[in-house]
Amino acid sequence: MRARPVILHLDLDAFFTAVEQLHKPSLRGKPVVVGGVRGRGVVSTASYEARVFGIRSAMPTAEARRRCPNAAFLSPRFEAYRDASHAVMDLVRELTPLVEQVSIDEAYLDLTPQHPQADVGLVGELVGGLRARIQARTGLTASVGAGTSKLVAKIHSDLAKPDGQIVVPPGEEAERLAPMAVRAIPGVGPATAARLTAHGIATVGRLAALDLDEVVALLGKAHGTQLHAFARGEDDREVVTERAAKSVSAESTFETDVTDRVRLAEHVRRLTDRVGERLRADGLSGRTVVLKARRHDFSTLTRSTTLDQPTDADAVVLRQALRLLDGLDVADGLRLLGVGVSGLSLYTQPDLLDGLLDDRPGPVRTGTVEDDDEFVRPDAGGGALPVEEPAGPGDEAPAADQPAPRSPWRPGQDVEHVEHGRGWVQGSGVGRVTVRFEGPNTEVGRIRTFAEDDPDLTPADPPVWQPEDAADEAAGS
DNA sequence: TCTGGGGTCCTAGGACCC
DNA sequence: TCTGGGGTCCTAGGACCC
Repeated sequence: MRARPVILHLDLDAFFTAVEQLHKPSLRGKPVVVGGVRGRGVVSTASYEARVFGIRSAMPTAEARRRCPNAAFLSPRFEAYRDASHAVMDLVRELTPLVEQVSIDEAYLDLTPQHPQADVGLVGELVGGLRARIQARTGLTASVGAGTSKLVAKIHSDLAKPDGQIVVPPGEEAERLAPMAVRAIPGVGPATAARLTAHGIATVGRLAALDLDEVVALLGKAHGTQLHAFARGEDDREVVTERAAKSVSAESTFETDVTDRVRLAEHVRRLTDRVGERLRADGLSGRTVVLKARRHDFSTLTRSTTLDQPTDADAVVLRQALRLLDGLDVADGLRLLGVGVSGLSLYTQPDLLDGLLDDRPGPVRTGTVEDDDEFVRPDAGGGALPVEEPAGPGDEAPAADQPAPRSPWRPGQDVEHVEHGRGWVQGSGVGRVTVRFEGPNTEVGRIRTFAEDDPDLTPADPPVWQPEDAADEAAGS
């Protein structure tokens, strides 16, 4: 806990619907619901006008329609929301560089660098100025809580909604929290609240009065310890500006439950494509492939398998995901399928290059080699090495007991034909080899082909690869 | 027309190693 | 030669958040 109320939590009010009302004036002042508009959709955001009818986030859209048939029901337009979010976060970063964006419409700020001595009055002025600028420049309203910790800031941005702000004076944390319902603490959901209530603990004050041992016995070590501290207003968490992704996944719910394995397999392939595209666009590869299934009764299963080497190749992920699907009983029907990859690593891990760098170290480049590229493996005497074809959509799924074919490439191998730098095989998968580059005139990006005569690789005309190119390419353009 | 889609973190048991 | 104990990895499930 800090001595001064320098931690802020900013939350945009009814963000998705606010953007829609901004773009379409006829929606202003009317009930608007953004979410899944089809059969099994749920509400993402309800405008304040729609909340009057009892419509809430996560409510089935069908229920929302019953409550307010005349509301506008819109599918989300994430690109518009991302643009608006960027505009807001740019303004936020003018106040402090210590910004932790936790979702598209929420961020924590730490004012310490600019205003280490800020008091309640100054913080109130700064927050008021920020909110006014956000409204003037984007048309959106934001609510802000401020205090000595993330916990206090977060709880009070909620209380300030809509279009308000609360700065909690240092020292008042515990007494303000005490009368609140336990559900007000972030991390206390329906299950934890029910468990606490069953033991007669309804308020934060009651929770704070318990011994640590009692809370841990009730809620487990990690959760119990944290909630015990939170209930007392104690929270030392830092504002973290960068956070590495831990997993990438895609999932979707069927209109009606599906039992047909052919349809399920086809769906797994589409999900795998989406995951693979995003892995490659972000320069990531992962070792663990996860298949998620939700059954007709809403129970959820996960099956996972871990590879020897990280991969970002669709064919590798697909083979594993189909194997996992084979092991599932689908006779009663599935309502959802998901594919994920975790155990992620960045292709560009500087420590792997230690001792291998050129005399003139340049920026690092990460690339992917397609199966039609010719490679010369140094220990193979200069012969071209075949790379196995990736499985096509029409290929049969391999038998469950058949081990995945291994790529002939091994991490650490040198790639000789790169003329203006050096390359090493870093990640390897069947049909796709990831190569790491170090040399002048390179930038982080994606490399499509690596034929020796590739004009992009001639020293006379050094390539300039932009991350945007990589994203476009991964998107299939 | 009950219950989306993208994540994070934790727990617990078994395997395996020393 | 009736049985230890710690550490790590893997897998499955669940709570929670926006």
